[in-house]
Amino acid sequence: MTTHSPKAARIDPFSAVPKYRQMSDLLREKIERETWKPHQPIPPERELETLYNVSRTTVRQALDILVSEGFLYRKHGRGTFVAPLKLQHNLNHLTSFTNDMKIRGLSPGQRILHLGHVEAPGHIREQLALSEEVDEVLCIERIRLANAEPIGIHVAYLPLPREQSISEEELKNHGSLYALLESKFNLIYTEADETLEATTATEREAALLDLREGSPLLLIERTTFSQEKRPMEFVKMLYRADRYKYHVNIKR
Amino acid sequence: MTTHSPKAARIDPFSAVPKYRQMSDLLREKIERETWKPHQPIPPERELETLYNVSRTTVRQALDILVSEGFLYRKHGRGTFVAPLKLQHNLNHLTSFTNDMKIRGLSPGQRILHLGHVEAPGHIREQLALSEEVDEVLCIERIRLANAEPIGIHVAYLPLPREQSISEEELKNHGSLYALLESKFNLIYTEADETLEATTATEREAALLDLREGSPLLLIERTTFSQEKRPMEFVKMLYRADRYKYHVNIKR
DNA sequence: CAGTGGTCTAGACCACCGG
DNA sequence: CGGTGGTCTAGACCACTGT
Repeated sequence: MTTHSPKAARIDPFSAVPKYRQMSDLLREKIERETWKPHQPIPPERELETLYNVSRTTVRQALDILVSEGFLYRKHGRGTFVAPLKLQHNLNHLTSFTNDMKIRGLSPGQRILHLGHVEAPGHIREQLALSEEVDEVLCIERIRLANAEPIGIHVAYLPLPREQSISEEELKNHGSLYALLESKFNLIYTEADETLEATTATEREAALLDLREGSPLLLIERTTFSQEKRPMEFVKMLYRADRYKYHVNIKR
Repeated sequence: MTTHSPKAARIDPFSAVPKYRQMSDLLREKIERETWKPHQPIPPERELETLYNVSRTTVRQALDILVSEGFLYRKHGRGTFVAPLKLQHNLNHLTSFTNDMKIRGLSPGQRILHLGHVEAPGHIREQLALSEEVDEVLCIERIRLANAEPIGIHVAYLPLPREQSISEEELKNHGSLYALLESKFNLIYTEADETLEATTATEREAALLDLREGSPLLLIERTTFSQEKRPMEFVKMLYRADRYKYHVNIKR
């Protein structure tokens, strides 16, 4: 026997992982294992303070995370309660196609149709906020595959000069364009604006996606932003309606 | 002359509005008026502490808000910087159709096709997490109008018993269903899961939306959650692709 | 009223970055 | 190295809820 604290005193004060993160992980586990049941109040903050041997600030930091993730909800003057578990949790982060497919349990793939610099069309210049001098952008057109079957067409435009380009080899080896941009140029995405609409397949699109002309397609246009909130990519994505649905969680 | 502090000391310590909220509002204004220019570093936290006469905790609380809203970005060891302004800011909250249309500068309207209790189909029972005993739900089918022209069809299912129902009159007078639910039942929405896909119009849908059969439609299925994270509504929304686009901002 | 979450203070030390 | 944001403490008082 070392200690005999009532239940939990498992926070390592010397760990590189911050205490509030350790604590939110521990509490999330209790919720996911249903040690704490839905709509049940969790111990008050001042009790968690002594249970985990941290300050109230740290307790609140940990709880804030779980509230924003939807695991807990608070009622002022009443307490903090366990939110009922949802089946599909947290399919809500910006991610690459490669990762998106893995989450869905599908095997991602691609066929590169085009890779090279092109003159930027007007509306793309706008989305990428290009300055006057720049007139060429890198364009990458790919068929996207899920379990080796075509699921969509991606056309991406990147504001990279000719000197800083990407080869087909590099793209094939990385799979995810975002992973390549991070390792090669230290370009890290943090956010994106997306516009979604329904459309129907043109003859060419139908041929590429193995569909009949006029079949429904989901069109997504995404502008991706780097850490400094600068546009780093504009992509036009066309998905087969029968093979791709888009999920999003929105808060008030 | 009353005081002669360098610039800003305009936080009212007696206000009912918390200091961190007052402070984030003041700073947001500086960014929107471009008093602080994009990518420029803002004063360090310890300086803001004395400038606004608050503690560092409060400074950080204010900055956290602006970071999450996308007005600022931080670089560890470097500083906190102004994010470039985006034209289309914050169209990202869960809201009613009525409010959605207003934001888009259109005049919302509706034609009620059906309002009454029905036996709940299986997949809707699931989405609403109905218990065994409940077998009827309130169903509301409406044509949605923008500037008096049909833009979509909404079919909503609400887990309300027959005794707690809604009349056509009430719905017409409130316009927004959510506003009515809040005022009548104290049901407040906080979150929703949405699934989007492309489809084509059936004969009936085409007739209702004044389209040709086979025209592209954006199909959105939404499950709305109350404060306690209980499902309070399931809606199937079908929008004319030529009149409705969906915008979303996602973070990593 | 007692108990809960919400706000706030004045400090401290750590981790990271650039010169 | 000095300056920045990141984490953390031990308090305090306020606002809201139920009994």
